[in-house]
Amino acid sequence: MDTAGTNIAPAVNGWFAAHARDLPWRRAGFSAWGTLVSEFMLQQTPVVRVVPRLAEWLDRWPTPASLAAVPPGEAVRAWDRLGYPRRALNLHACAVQITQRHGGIVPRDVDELLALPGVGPYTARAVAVFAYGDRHPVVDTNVRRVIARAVDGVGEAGPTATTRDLAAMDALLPLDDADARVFNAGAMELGAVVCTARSPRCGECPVAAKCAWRAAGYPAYDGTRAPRQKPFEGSDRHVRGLIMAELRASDVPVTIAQIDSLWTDDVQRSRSLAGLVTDGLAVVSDGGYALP
DNA sequence: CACCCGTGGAC
DNA sequence: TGTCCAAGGGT
Repeated sequence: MDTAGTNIAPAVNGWFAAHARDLPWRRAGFSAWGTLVSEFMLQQTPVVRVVPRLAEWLDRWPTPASLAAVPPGEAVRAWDRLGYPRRALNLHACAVQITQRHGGIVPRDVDELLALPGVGPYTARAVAVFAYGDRHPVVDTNVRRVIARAVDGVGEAGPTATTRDLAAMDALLPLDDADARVFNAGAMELGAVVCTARSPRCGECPVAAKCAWRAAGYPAYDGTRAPRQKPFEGSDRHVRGLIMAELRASDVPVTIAQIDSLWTDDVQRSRSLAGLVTDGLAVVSDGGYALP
């Protein structure tokens, strides 16, 4: 009999073949550019909010060159309320680099992908695997949780440790490229819809019989946790969000008076606005502020 | 490694 | 009702 948590790929892949959600980026013929765009949008934004925005985006900018041809502010505006607008800026910068340095083709090599702005360990491998079919471990928050539970026998994954996380997934990865690709997608899907952070649906889990956490009786997690998220209300992120919403909504430069009306605390408002300028999300224009 | 970066929905 | 969570990445 197998050790708990080992060789879970066949069960995961079998389950995925029967239960995978019908998502746009899983359509046959979905482009590498579409994959890159979708992965950017999925960085900390739920699938249900990404799907409609992704369709609009790819309809408007079906290639890197088409996005590279417009000002970055257009990308930020189209990003709308997906959150973390610097992702839109980075995606536009990706489009420029891909157009100028890669002949308009999204790179396939992981190191070349990692060199693109806003592309980290997850996104680089997700593109190489899902768009090009190469064999790499793809580790996101879902995969980390599945491995923590099924393999390590603990309820939560704890803080990210990229090198260790990649090695852990690599150890589970089937040797065949196509099987590895399915397993990457399947482990992610399993974490997203069955092995969820709260109230996991173990009765529907294809790995339940091999799950080390289940076998141990679901012990409460006592390890180190990821740092708590600070309250959003009244935070700089809140103020930045208010300012960005104002910039997105306006076709002309937003006046200082308009920005001043958004938040009463002068120090925090000024700090937030300066941060947006530093980040390239806002530029001075005709004495006011506008998208870049 | 700790902290920062938006936004909205679920419990 | 406040906390947690979401296909992360940059500094």
